[in-house]
Amino acid sequence: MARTTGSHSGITGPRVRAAALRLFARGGYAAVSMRAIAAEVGVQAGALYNYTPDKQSLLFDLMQAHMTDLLAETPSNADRSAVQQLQDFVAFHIRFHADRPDEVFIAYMELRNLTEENFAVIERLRRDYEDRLEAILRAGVASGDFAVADTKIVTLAIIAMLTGVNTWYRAGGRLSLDEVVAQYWDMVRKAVTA
Amino acid sequence: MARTTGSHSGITGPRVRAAALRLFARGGYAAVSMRAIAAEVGVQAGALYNYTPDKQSLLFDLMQAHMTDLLAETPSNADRSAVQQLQDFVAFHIRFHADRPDEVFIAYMELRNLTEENFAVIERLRRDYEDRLEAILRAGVASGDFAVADTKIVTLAIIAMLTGVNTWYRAGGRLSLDEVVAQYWDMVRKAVTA
DNA sequence: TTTGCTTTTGAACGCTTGTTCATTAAATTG
DNA sequence: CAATTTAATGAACAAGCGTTCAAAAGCAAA
Repeated sequence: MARTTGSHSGITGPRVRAAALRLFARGGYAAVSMRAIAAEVGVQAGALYNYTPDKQSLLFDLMQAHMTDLLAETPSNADRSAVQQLQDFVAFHIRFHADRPDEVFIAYMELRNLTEENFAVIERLRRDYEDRLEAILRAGVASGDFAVADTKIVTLAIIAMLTGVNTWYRAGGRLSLDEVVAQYWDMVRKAVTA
Repeated sequence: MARTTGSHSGITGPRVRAAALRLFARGGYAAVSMRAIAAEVGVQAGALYNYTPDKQSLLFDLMQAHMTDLLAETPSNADRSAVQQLQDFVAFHIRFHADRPDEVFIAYMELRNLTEENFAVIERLRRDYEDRLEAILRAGVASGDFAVADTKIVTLAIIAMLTGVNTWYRAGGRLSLDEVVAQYWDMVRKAVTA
């Protein structure tokens, strides 16, 4: 056998990325073999190299796409008050991450499996995202709405807290996403307001 | 050559665990070979098996020791008020974790590389730790000092926030550990008080 | 100094790894 | 229908994996 019936680049390509995403999230980059990814797609290992130059690129592309999406969808409405912008940010972060548990898991766990150059790219995107939140906090401090001693620390603390939702939240669980968002917003609001 | 001069079980054993800890934290369990650990110790791979039955036990023992230490050192002074107990907990968590970055990293990143049975043991210890914090929050709610809608969520949110310190804190950096503790306690206190 | 114990070596085991490539067959184009 | 392009196979590569074990050698006790 060689080429199989129904095979098509436009179909197999996305399936390769989806399989890699799923398996990397479950087993970890280093523990997942190219043959395991190929088996998930229903193809031999050699065929993967029609869609990625190597395993490292597969990981990097997944992470970069995730971070780019994150930044593209981050709300930024300068007309709203700092408090409102912070509320928007909290709601967005929780919802965006809850929708993409595998991508989030990989983005946080597989950083050390990136090459130096690839790591630098992802790290930069991550900092860009943090800067969005810090800008909101700075604005709130300037307007007197927020009372925080160090905006950088509070930025990191809030993001860590919000991202932590992904370790336990499951759709259809005890709490709806609306309730989760409401409770976290309550904590964040109280933690930063004067 | 066979046995080398100066070789001694009481010395090599701890060095094996230290090397495994260091390398697992830097490269990840799956990406670190037994030969790499042996090289770090300055020994051949076969010699490691005098100190661990297999690679999996090496990982599990490190994680179990860490979690056991964590639970043993967690402050629990029922005489103090809920607010004081929470403050003690926040300070303890940040300091304990800041002292052991490698152990913490492994405990959070390598859970999926544990066998099913080993995972269950570690998971139980982790829940025991969370329960310590939740008990404090419950006491504070009962006494009227705290106003939180869901103690479980707040427990997880606080722990995620505090553990996040390890992603950026470095001894000798811009902020002293005292300052870090003070700022996080400020956030936690405001987030939970009525 | 000899004896027995402990520790390490170094080779070997079977298996898996990421990646390449000539070959083959399906899909597409003219 | 024929020619060409695209996509997949399956075998092969060298390298590395965790683990075992007989042999060798330093160490401690007598």
